[in-house]
Amino acid sequence: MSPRRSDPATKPALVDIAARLLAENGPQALSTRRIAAEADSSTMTVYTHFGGMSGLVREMVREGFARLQERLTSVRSTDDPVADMALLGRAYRINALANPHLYAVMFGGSSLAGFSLSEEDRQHGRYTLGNVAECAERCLTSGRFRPGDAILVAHQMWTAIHGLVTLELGGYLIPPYDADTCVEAQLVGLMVSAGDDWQAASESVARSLTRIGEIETA
Amino acid sequence: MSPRRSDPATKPALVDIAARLLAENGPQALSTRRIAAEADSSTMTVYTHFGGMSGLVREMVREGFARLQERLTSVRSTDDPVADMALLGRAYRINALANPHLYAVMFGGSSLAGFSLSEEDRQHGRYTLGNVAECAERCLTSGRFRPGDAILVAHQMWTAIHGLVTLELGGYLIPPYDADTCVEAQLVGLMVSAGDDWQAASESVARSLTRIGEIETA
DNA sequence: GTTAATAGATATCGCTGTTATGCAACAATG
DNA sequence: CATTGTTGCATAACAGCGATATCTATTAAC
Repeated sequence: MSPRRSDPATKPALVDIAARLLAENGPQALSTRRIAAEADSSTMTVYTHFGGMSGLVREMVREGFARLQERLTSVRSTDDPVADMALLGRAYRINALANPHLYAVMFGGSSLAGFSLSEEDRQHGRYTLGNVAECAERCLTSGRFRPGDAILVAHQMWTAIHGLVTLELGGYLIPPYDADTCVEAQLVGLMVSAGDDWQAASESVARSLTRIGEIETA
Repeated sequence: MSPRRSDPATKPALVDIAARLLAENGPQALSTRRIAAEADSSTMTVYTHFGGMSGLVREMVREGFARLQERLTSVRSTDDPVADMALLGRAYRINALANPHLYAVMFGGSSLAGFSLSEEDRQHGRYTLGNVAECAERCLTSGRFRPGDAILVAHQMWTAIHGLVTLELGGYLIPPYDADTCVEAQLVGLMVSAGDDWQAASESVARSLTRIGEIETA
């Protein structure tokens, strides 16, 4: 009447193995046979637990967004919401640089391989913007930002930082400008475009740099 | 003493076939056997002409950047450099939407598959920014933009629009904001962050929308 | 203890990129 | 024009991939 139950610890263990293979040996190493070899089992484990390779990839995308969310929530709210926002941008970038392959799968993997993200997965991705939108709301109510829609502001922050990080990971940044310089300029520019004063934005961005320890350890 | 020469027209023909397969049937259709079947030849053609699948992909990346460059150069210079800049942004996005799979290979294909772009390929990508930097220079000399470095300004334009397009193609844009609304907001924000007046930027961005015909046919 | 249902192993299929082999076609040379 | 060296391309094969069918054995419920 009742079936055999599998070890509930094997599923996250498989995700861990897959994440490690992806981080250490690149996307080529993400094969059912290699994962099975690392887990001392057969290729069937991937199918019984995730229904296939794409299911495992989707689980890894969830894991990637969880790491991003964790990094973003490590930014504490202070009385300088613009500095908080700048630190959120830095946290986003640091998370991407810490998990480059995972980041590539999260945002660029849907079209190249056969992996199609479901609408629920995308919704998970959009939840990530919650932290940013909340901070944007504080920036708006504090009067630092021009009156407007918090979600739209958060969106602009996301797209700009995401684009910068994507090009940085792809090696498309133009010498002699290093990534750090571009990040500073991008952050200040974003705050100004949202309505903040130039000098105040520069100071807040500089202040966020002093709080880099909040997000580096997380 | 002298070898047999192949038809010089077969190489671009293969690139065309590959680009068509990619656009119509997605990345999965990019296989040596499928290409060979379309070209009425064997899988060896890919190796004799490109040295392998990655070589063909690199050639397609070059093709993708060529199309982007062609679209960007179709933007004519007027006495409103900010409107020209906004139209460059629209051209960038329209090119990406017209060639979504190719765009994905150009910027997201290096990490997921085994295709590694050489430094020369990346340099080709950076040349794309030449049009934008030129336009940024005109925005700076006209006094619309705050004094600064044209390349850095062009960089911020690129990263922001690239990020927006990437998220749009990935389906990560947040309802109820459609992509067009985000584009308008992003463009105006970019001009303001570069130093332009808010109202003047809004007018120039709106003016660029009336010139959309310059880039849609190209 | 019996039984039903599932986890996992094995083998296989169809597909992929890649390579070794062989042949045919061309360009240069005499 | 004949020879010859070089190369393009076809055929077949190999290693690897994801996916599946089949089978065994384990486990939870009765």
